[in-house]
Amino acid sequence: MGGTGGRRERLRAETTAEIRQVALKLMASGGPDAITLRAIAREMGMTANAIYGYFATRDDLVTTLINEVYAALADAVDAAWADAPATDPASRIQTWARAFRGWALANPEGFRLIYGDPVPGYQAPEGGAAPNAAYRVCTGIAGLAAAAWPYAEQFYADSDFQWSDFDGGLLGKVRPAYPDLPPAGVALALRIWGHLHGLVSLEIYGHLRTQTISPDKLFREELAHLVRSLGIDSEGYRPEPPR
Amino acid sequence: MGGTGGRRERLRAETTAEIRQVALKLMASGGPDAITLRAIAREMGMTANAIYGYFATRDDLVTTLINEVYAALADAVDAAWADAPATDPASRIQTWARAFRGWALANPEGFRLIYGDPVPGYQAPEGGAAPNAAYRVCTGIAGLAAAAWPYAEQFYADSDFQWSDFDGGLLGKVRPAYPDLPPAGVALALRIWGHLHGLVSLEIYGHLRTQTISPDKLFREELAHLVRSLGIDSEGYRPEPPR
DNA sequence: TGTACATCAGTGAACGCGCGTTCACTGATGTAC
DNA sequence: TGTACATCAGTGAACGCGCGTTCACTGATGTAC
Repeated sequence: MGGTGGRRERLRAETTAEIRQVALKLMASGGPDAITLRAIAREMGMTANAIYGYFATRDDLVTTLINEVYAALADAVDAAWADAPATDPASRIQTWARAFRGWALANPEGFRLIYGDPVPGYQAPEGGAAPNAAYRVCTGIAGLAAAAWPYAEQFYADSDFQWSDFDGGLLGKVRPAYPDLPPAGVALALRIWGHLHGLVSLEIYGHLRTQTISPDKLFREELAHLVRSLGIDSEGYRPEPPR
Repeated sequence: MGGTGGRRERLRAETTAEIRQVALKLMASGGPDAITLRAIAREMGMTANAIYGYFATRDDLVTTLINEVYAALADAVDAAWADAPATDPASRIQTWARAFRGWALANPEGFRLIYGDPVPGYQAPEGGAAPNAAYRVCTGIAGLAAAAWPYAEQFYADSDFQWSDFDGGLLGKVRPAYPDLPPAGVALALRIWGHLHGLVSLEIYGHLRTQTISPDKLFREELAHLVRSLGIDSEGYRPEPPR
């Protein structure tokens, strides 16, 4: 630690940040395929091999990017979760879902990076590229299901889900956070996720664009019907669950 | 037309078919990225440039493949449509949806080719790569919505969809086939599509695998709830729509 | 039936491209005495 | 304050790779008389 107070380390951190930032910009304009060491270096005015001073390999860089992007998504939906009143499950679901779609529309290439085809030749590290952010998003969705569960439970009388159906995945993580959510509630969480993911990914990949000019209206309608099908009034929510 | 009865043309057709077949095999084992002229030629024991005798360019070949794969999907769901009794909308929806998922699971790379990121550098022709098959699948989904509409209509009282929301897309194609389906019914069709696409694409891209070991059960549950939310009994259907 | 010509599928070599990665190096920045 | 040394970010050239595409060609297959 010299008199300049770790100047080298600061420069190093700045360059690392710039590499990540340039990579994200390239991805935003050219898709995940555009993330190449050479393109990043070209954009930064340096040589490609200089990047090896900051990332051991291209896949390392991509893993870092996925983490960063996924964390941004998690931040966005977590903020929406906090924004909606805890006592109003319909509002929670709709706010969260709109934040999810909003983030995806604002970061379509990020959405592709997380949920679509990986970058050609990319090999994710074991445990997944972004286990932390994935856990946060999963927990968020489980929270939506937990909020809706008191209302929706009545429709799940003949559901035959067991905890064993979720072995190894969400199970161990979600049970402590939402102890009152039964297996059928976890299934509900996955169903909600499917509804959101379906419309959003159709829209991101351009399949909705050829069908309707009002994807926003369609999404709002979907949410209204989703909430209704969970036994929650879409207008005013019911302050007390039935029975 | 010589004495051998167009032998050259037959050979030509056979080689063309073999190229397509080998390309599909490569895609099935290595993903859409694996479709390269050189890889196909290698597999066939010929040189890469020989393929130019059959396809003007790589994108031409990819377009042909997308058409073929999409047509196979359309065949699968059309067959399911014909298999279910026309008088039972719940069965129609569930049979169709299971065929959709079944085809996707049997042809995951095909699903990616149609609905996911395009092959790197691929430029689709204007009008889309497979307008015909896309139209058939769209019509199928519209048919599901039309079958459910008499039951579901009651939930769409305050829906504000207009025909103008669907300008340029499904609109012109679907109206003649299902004259009784209003704009809100088309919105329902897109919502149904979203439900199916969401769970199936999560599964195909491996995001469901880390959550549940019973995606099949989850999909069946989703269908049961979908059908219920449309006002159709999931056990026995109602032979007459309400009111 | 036999010969001269046209067709055309496929070859082999080459082009230019961008990629990830390695290697020996230079030269500025920081550190120790 | 000045000098000798260590650190280390970045360079420049090169590697081998696979890709789409072009070009002049060969040689077998079919056709016309």
